Amino acid sequence: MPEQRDDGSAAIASVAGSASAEDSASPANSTNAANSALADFKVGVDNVIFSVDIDRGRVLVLSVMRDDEPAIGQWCLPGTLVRQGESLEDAAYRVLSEKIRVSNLYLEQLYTFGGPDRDPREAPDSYNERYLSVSYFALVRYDEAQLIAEGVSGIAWYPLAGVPPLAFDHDRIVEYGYRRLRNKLEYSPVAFEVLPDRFTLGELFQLYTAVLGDNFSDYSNFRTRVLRLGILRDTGEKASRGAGRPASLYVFDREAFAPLADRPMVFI
Amino acid sequence: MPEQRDDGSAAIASVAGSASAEDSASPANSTNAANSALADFKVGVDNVIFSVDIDRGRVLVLSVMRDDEPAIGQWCLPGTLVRQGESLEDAAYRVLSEKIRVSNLYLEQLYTFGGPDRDPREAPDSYNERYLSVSYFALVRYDEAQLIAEGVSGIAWYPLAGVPPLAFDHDRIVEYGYRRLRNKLEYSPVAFEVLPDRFTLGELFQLYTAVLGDNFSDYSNFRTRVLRLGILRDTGEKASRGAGRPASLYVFDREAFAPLADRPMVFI
DNA sequence: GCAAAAGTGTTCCGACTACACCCATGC
DNA sequence: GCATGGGTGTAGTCGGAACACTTTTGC
Repeated sequence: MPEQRDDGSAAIASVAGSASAEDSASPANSTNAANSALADFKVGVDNVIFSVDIDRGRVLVLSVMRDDEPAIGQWCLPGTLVRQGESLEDAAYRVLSEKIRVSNLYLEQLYTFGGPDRDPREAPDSYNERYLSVSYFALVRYDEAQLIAEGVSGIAWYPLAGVPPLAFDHDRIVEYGYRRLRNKLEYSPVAFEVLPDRFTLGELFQLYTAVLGDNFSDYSNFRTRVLRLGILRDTGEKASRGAGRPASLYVFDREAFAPLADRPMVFI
Repeated sequence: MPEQRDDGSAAIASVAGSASAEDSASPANSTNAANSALADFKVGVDNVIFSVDIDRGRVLVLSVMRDDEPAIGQWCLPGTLVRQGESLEDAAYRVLSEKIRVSNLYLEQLYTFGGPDRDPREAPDSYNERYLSVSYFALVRYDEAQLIAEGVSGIAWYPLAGVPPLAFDHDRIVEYGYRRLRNKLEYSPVAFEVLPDRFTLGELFQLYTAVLGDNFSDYSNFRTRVLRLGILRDTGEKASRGAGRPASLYVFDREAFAPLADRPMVFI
């Protein structure tokens, strides 16, 4: 991550080398005698799914209600355990498609939380199995996203500021995902994944404002900056919403963006 | 990441929602009937360990020779499998301390590779167990790092351009890690983790040049920019290396940097 | 006409670029 | 002295910040 900027979670530490090279390389051989000490894992995938309600200027997070132990009745992020033969990303897409119907989305891996004790079932007196969570970050179009109500509608969009306390370590995942969302907006064209194909510069600006805060830039300066990038094409069509001058509808020009894909495009 | 920027690995896709909510929340209940389909994992930790040889202007990657099946005799990144009760980060530190003695290092999680078929032992006729790799990114001081020669010295620093083909998917990990390294340099003070406590601006510049390429900036402009940040303190001491005027020794001022920790500091 | 939203232009200023130039040391 | 590397300064330029101003719509 690139990034740009940062993508969190770092550590500075001291290591006093104590050589003991019994299970050196990666991954260790499964016929190794030290195997008895190895942890067995189930691997879960948890998705932070964001969308942006442009009109109300809010970032939304998809939460679901747990209907099973542990943490039954608590809100959490949609997740699942990885099945045999299934890649992590496949699992992430599967969870998504169980909760929501969208035609376009942006998905990328976020972080892996794997310490012991993050799941109550890891208690020593319980099954001797660890649960590891690979979190994914997703961005969907708010107006296109149809939630799939399951059971007694235990699924909802929460505005970022009002997300209830979530089970497990899912609060951290949301926080981490939001940081990634802000960074992504600043140096990548993710915004165009959550806007309609044809959009006004006002909508683009409101999207940025909703995510980055409404003092990140002046509208007219934002305008000139983003147009100077040359990655938007004016369709000539106009969109009128109530009073005010009708706005031009733009489309994101993927070809024009390609050469810039490496690193520039610093908004804000 | 920018991590500024970016930190790779993204995907755009379409999902046609097909509701099947049998194992909804995260992680699924272990008493669930669908459990038979869940994959069992061993979790490995693989470290890309970088250091910078300032004098020769090269970025180095630590590689080890595998001395066990599979892929015996091939170079790869130092890694290990996670043990019972051990956190991912603990495992990463353990591998490091088995290979190298350092007094300071920077370590952060990089990416999790978890598709099926990334390890030959995952063949269906083999143990029905998946191997997942959580990669970590580390930066150590080249001059302080003492390699712990194990067996017939199957451990070596390779200049980034000359790393031999590595086993598993470790080439990808190196590539991904190098991207992270470049991003980190641009917007975070990692550089000071791999420099001696007292260093000259010339050394700092050479470090940046080694990683980012020698046309990233003019020396004198780099100088003024980095000094303007106000995060370096001139100790008054001088360092002389052969001919030329002796250079001032600086120290990184952590307190002065703290308020900037959020995001500025864009070098390059 | 007036309010509301889109779109244009202008001025100021800080930061980055590309140099030229001075300083201190080893030989 | 001269080569080598450290350190300072300056002119040009580009881009962002702030804000005034014009244009086009609905009512």
